[in-house]
Amino acid sequence: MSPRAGLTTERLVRAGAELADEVGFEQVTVSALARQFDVKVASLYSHLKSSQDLKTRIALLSLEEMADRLSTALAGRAGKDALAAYGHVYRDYAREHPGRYTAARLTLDPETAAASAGPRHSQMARAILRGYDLTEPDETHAVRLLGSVFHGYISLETAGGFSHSSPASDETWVWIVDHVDALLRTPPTP
Amino acid sequence: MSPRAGLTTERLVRAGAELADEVGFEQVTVSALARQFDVKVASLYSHLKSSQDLKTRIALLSLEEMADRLSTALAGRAGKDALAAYGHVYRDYAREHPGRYTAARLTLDPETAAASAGPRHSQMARAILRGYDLTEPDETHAVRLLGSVFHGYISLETAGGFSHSSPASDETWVWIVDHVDALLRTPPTP
DNA sequence: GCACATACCTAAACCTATTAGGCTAGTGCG
DNA sequence: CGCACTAGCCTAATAGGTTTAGGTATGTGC
Repeated sequence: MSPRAGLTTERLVRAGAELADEVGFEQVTVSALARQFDVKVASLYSHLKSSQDLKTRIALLSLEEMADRLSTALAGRAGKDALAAYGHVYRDYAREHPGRYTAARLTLDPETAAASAGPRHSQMARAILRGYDLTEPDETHAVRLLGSVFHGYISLETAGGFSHSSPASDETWVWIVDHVDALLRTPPTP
Repeated sequence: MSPRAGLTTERLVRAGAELADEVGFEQVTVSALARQFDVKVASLYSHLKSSQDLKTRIALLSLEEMADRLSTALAGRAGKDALAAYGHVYRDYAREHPGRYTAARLTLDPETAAASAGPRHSQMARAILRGYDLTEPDETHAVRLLGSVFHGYISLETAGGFSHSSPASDETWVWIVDHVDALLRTPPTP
């Protein structure tokens, strides 16, 4: 029984992220985390400001991880290839880490959001769109479209919305990427 | 002090929905509801099975309300006009009733989902798409696309994702409806 | 005007969150 | 080496939320 369990904010947040993936982000609780480390709940409050703080940190971690994957996946790709890779990163991440993915959709206060990896996400979306011939404000509209379709699709798919009907979800995904690619090549609004 | 407060499941669910819109769906709690009716918490358990039950019922109510609005809005419309109306109903409902809209996105167990107004939503999406020349499986893909874009957009917008940059969110909305309409007119995949 | 079902209550057990203050094990300095 | 100090974890306590069991009283219907 070592009286020092070696808690750090870092380790707590990582454990919280894993817990989120296992039992769902909603079930991530300071108490559950304390149980995992075999430590009393109050002990976590030296490392975390609050339950909300824990959740926010998990969100930030997830955003970082996704941004890192995005930047790897996008290296050397352009056009439709890049578009597909971009969407694939999100979908894959959500499958592998459903709890983290949910966490990443937390609404952060403006300062926190600005300091997060969120802006990197949009930057990368913009980078992809540079492969299409869009001029402002179309490019911004398109960034928002990508966010909407991909996040919307993944959240419906995760909720099981497409699981009990044919065609398979994978086919719809490909269909959507194809058509969004085509959409981005249509001439700007008249 | 009438010893009978006149509680019914119906009234509790409606009050819960209003509470959700005021303070957020996450904050809807059996206790808060009891407070509103000036009644002890345990009293609600004759009318509600559990906290989860309350939330599910709010979700079902919201799905019904949206489906009703959809069917009104779609009457007499077709093509792009119908498409725009369809999206508008969701966006408007989410603005007016943010708590209910969030509730509606709860994942329901399969039987509950099947008995909900959810299927009416998809039926109406299909009805709109009949105005475009799609053949299966494209129509199903398109139903899923509509769900993804609209729900995705609304959830990003609600989270404040578009509020601090130009162009205004409204413009993007119009742009997206335009382009999705165009997308649905492009010839099927080869 | 009585019997009964119903609607609401009290009481209690159990969870989570959060704060205040205590004990002790390592750290660093003389 | 040993002392003082600062972390790091603990106990204790408060405040809410959920849920169940069992009581009391109210209004309905015979």
